[in-house]
Amino acid sequence: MTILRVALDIPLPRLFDYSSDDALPEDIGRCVRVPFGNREKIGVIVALVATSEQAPDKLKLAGEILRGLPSLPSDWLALTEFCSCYYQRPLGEVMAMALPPHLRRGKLPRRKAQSVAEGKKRGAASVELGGEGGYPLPILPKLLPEQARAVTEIAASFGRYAAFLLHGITGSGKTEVYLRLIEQTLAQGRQALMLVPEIALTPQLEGRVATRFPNARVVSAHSGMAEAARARGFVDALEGQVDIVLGTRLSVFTPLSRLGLIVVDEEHDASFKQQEGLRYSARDVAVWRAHQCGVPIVLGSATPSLETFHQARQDGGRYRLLELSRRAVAAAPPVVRCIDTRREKLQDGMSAALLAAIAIRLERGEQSLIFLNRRGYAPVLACPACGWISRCRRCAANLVVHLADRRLRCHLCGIEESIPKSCPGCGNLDIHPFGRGTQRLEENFAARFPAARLLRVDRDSASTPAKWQAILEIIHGGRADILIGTQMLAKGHDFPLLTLVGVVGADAALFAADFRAPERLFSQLLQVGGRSGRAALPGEVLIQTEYPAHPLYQALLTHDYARFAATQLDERRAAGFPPFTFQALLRAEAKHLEAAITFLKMAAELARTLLPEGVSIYDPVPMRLYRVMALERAQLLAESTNRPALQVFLTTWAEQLYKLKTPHDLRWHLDVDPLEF
DNA sequence: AGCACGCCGACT
DNA sequence: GTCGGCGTGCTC
Repeated sequence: MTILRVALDIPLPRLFDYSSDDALPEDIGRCVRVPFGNREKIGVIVALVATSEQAPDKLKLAGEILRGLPSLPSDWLALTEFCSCYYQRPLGEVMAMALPPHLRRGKLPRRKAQSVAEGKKRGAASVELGGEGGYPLPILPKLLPEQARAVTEIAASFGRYAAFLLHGITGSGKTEVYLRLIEQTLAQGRQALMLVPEIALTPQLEGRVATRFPNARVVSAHSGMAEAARARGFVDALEGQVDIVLGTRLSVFTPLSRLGLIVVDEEHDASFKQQEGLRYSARDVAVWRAHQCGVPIVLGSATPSLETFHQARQDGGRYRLLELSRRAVAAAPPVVRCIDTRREKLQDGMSAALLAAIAIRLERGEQSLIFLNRRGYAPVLACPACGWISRCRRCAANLVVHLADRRLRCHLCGIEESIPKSCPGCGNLDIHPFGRGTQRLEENFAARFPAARLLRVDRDSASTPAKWQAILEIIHGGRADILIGTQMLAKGHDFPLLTLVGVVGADAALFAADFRAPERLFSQLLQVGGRSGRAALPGEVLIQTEYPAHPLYQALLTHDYARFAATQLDERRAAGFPPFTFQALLRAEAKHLEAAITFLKMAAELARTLLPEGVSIYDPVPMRLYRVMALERAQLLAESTNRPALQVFLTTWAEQLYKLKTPHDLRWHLDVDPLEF
């Protein structure tokens, strides 16, 4: 008789012990059916033990051990264990999230019928992989010296842990560096894991990887995938039947028996951080995993996160900095200028200089892009007589005017209503949309440039992959003159006819309460600016601002990320913000704010009784968006300059928090290394 | 999280 | 009389 220690998907911070008469040591990592309450669950065996803290008569007999399913390897168990501890979530929950739903339910994905061609491929992949050039590729782009140096330096670390920040300006050929490294990884008979942000761009990269490595077995993993395919890829990767895994944050949990290299592209991207459930950062987990497996990891970005940049800049820093400062493609960086709007009377929010620049592009038959990161017609509908404004019933937010379908819509909870004919407050007929969104900009442009072909690109106009595809085709086919878009347009995608980018309404982010807002703005503007000026046509970026002297814009004019990062880091250091401190947030939500605050006050008191040296606790405060979907939310910040000390505190704190009696409508969670406040 | 048990209001 | 509302307590 042995005792199985089983991780179950139950929101309780413990494992569950069962007795078993047939368990073997090699069953660790296997799924097992167990009785739980009056139902049955499937869990993962994480240990075999001789004694349990549970009374022997309370132990139930485990059910079937699913030996038909592949066993989860010990390094995968260690990876999920780390996440469970670091992010303060039950191990069973972490595993449930990391496993494809099929496997979680005990289903073995069907093996793909293996064609003769595939069989041959497989043979080729394992036999012909001797040394460089194992993959016959007719034309490889020639590497610039900086690229070649990056490849050499990183490749010198194959077989051991080393972290690199590949800081490369737009068009400097970061992807080519990744591909060369992946090529060498495969040539050594090892696997590569490449993480990319959650954007519609993944298929393009998949295509590029597939053409580059026709003999490699590539598996992609993202949320939009069919469950069966995801499960198949997971099992194939686990069994070593896969050479390259390419995917969004979730794929950091793909088991890889021969892992040789990890790449995180656009490492600064916020989509690497999961914002619900297990609030993990796939980038940070990837670094841990590289260390665990003893392999190099490459973090690539044109605008690295300040956390990463700081690590790479420190003397004796943890990451090595590799710079790609030259463009690999034959195009000059765009000319960036600020338009000072303080002295000018704007026409529909547009300066004369920007309108003139657009007119010139229209004459030349080139494209312009106006970047306004606010969708809808106007952010609010208001009554000038009584002060009524369109507010959401369920959220602490305004209903946005969508004139295209004559609706008021909440961008937080999605609730909709029709636009009232008169003020619901006082009956006044003269109510107005205030402010400007992409729809209104589109309307203004239609009036001002009646001959121009306008194309609005935001989540409303590109709501499905098919619509998004159609929009891209219009842009590439040159069948639009003026693009009006949100950040959707900022990422990836070359627009060869685009020579002008106008930025409108960006100033708000300069003074946002969130200390990360400038970092995001800089990254966004650099990216959106990078859309202009490809191939033979030089690009121009015009930023409308009331603060043309602001250091953020000044750094942007000279494309000087390092300068921007240095000033930001100075500010962060002075203010005691990350990366100079480590943070964790305890958030609570309930029907009424008071309940959330009361809980957090209790939690804070509890914290003060066990607070170690160097960790501090702040007072509970309502969140900025204190109500979302009829739930009111507050949060409490814990902070330390010492990450291990914070970790130890969080672990003991969380243990106590689980024991607190809470009202039934109250939910709480810890967010370790939060991105948003 | 589920799913039991348990104690109070309007129904065939 | 009971069907069912959701308060609270437990899961190895």
